[in-house]
Amino acid sequence: MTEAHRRRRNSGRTTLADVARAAEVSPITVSRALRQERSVDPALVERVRAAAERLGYVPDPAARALASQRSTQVLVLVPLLSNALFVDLLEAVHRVLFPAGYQPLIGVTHYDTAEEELLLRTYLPHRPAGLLVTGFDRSETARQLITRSGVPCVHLMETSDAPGVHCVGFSQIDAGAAITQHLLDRGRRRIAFCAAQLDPRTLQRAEGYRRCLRAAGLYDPRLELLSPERSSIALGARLFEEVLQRQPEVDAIFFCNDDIAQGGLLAANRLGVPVPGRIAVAGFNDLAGSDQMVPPLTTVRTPRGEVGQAGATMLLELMRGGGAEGRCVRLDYALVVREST
Amino acid sequence: MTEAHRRRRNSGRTTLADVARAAEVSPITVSRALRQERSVDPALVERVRAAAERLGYVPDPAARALASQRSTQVLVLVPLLSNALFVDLLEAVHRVLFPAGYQPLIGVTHYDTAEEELLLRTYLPHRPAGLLVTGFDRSETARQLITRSGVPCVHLMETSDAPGVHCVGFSQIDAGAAITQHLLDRGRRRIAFCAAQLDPRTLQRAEGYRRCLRAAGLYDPRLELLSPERSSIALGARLFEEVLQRQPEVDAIFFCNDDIAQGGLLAANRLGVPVPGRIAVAGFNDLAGSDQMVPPLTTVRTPRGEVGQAGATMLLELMRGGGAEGRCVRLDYALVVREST
DNA sequence: CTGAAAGCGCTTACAG
DNA sequence: CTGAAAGCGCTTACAG
Repeated sequence: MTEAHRRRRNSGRTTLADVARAAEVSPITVSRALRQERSVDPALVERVRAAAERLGYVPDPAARALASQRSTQVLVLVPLLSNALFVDLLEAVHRVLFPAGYQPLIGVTHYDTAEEELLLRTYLPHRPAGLLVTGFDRSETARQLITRSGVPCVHLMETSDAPGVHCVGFSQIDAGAAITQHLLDRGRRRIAFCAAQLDPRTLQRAEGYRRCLRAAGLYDPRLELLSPERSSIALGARLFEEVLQRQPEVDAIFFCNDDIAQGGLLAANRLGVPVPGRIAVAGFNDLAGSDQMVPPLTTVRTPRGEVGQAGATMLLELMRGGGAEGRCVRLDYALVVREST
Repeated sequence: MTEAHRRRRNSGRTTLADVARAAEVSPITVSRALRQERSVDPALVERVRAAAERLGYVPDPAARALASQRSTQVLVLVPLLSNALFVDLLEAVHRVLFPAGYQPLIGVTHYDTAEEELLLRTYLPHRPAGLLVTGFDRSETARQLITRSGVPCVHLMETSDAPGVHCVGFSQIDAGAAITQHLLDRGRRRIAFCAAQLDPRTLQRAEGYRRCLRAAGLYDPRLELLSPERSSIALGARLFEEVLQRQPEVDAIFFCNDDIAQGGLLAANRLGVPVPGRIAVAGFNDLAGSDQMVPPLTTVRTPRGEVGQAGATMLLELMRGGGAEGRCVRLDYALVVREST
């Protein structure tokens, strides 16, 4: 007895065994009852629940993860937290996953494939129950880490036809083409494209811009201003000035994101350039504040909340063992026409 | 033998035992060597490391957490991700914690004490190695959950003199008074205060505003416009119009946060109200875009990055068993005077 | 400095 | 439907 006591570590925590003793059943029955495994007598379930409640029992996630080889955390990888787009996405994901008993674990890649790889290396050993990643652009190693881990994975924000792939997104190309077409419809002919960051989705929007202008016979590569710098309001202001200086005959600008578009609009205010009189300005994503600009910014409302919600819901299904075939959901975006075009 | 095999679960993972076999030492020696516990022969450490490397061994965090009663995750609770302030804070925290072997686990409370409580209830059983929380305003239950968990905790963004408390922040009251004083120094006499959210830190800034104006004999409660709504550019625009309408003789506005200040500035642009000619506008936090407004916004640069860095560093020390006495670090803010005042 | 034993708190795999 | 045994992969607590 003394021996036994001396060996004991005892964390002080109320355990499954405590509940079992209180409910007068075996530990495994408590385990099953609490996990809602049917095949437990309803009466026993009730007894177990009451005992657990009374003792304030909370399962130990570490023990659970070790025994079952799976935690209840879901790794969510996004490029940036400073882009409101991804904050909206994360909020939606949380609203679906958390009440379902899963905890989102946010990882920020900073648009850096090496960082993404490091995050995967760090978190995959934690045996997350699921994985939510942004887009398809990653290192081959990262791809393999994901595949070999066997963790269910849903890709967000882009779509793909590749077999076995799960994704929820929308066509960045079509959306980019749509806003460009809107500018054409407004009678604009010298339409510039200003972009920052140059991540895959930005480049897809560029592709939409090009296709649309080529179809109209109005594509001119000199009207593209692509900066690898991080997107920001300040950068938008600089790009606006640069375009006007280099291409004085430009009559519209499609900014790849609302933050640089807002910067462009503010630069126009500062320089006294009439918008849309002298030049039309359009953005992308419909971020906070775009409706308050002077003039209010025309943009594309992207369904990031819906992407997060549908993506998390799809993952939920996968984690529960369903839909192994691969499936891609394509959502709709919407043109938001305001006074800047 | 058959018996033994039938019982085996075998996750396929390379384990400590595998490394021990390869290095021809006992598992416990591998454990100690890999955790850099000194008291292991350097030669053995080398052998173990080589074997671990060769086998691609990665420790299982769940097993580790179960055995040691402590994970390597650090729970970080912030009110909102849509306020750039907290994104900067989180980035700084990550930069300190991650390389030190800890993984930040972000929880968003939405300024809701009940949500914070739920997050603590959910994550504390995971036995985080440390806890980083925003401010001191929380439910008594939340406070007890934290204390009873025994998890080291550092409070961010505010300061306190309470004994045993660890915190890193700055004086919101002083900062609020400083920007108000700046407006007085500019010759303004009818200075309004516009606020949203009304969280504790916002109210502390209000307190600074009041103290400063009372000292000057210029305090007038009718010049305070406090909205419980979430802070946003659109709300700022509305507050701006409302103040001008209700108090036509106002000659300056101190907005409690840059986003509503930006909204106020945009409203001034739209309405053709000269800033600072007719009215001066000041913000708080120096968020992205404030320097691009027309005119550029005068504001207070708050040291959130430094708060995150110093807070995480302090927590690191606590997690390693140091500094149990309680300690508060007070950081500096800086007035950023631009053309709006 | 090194190791054999026990334990952390669950779930899986077998049996009945 | 229920349970006794074993195991998940580590670290703690003792010994030497």
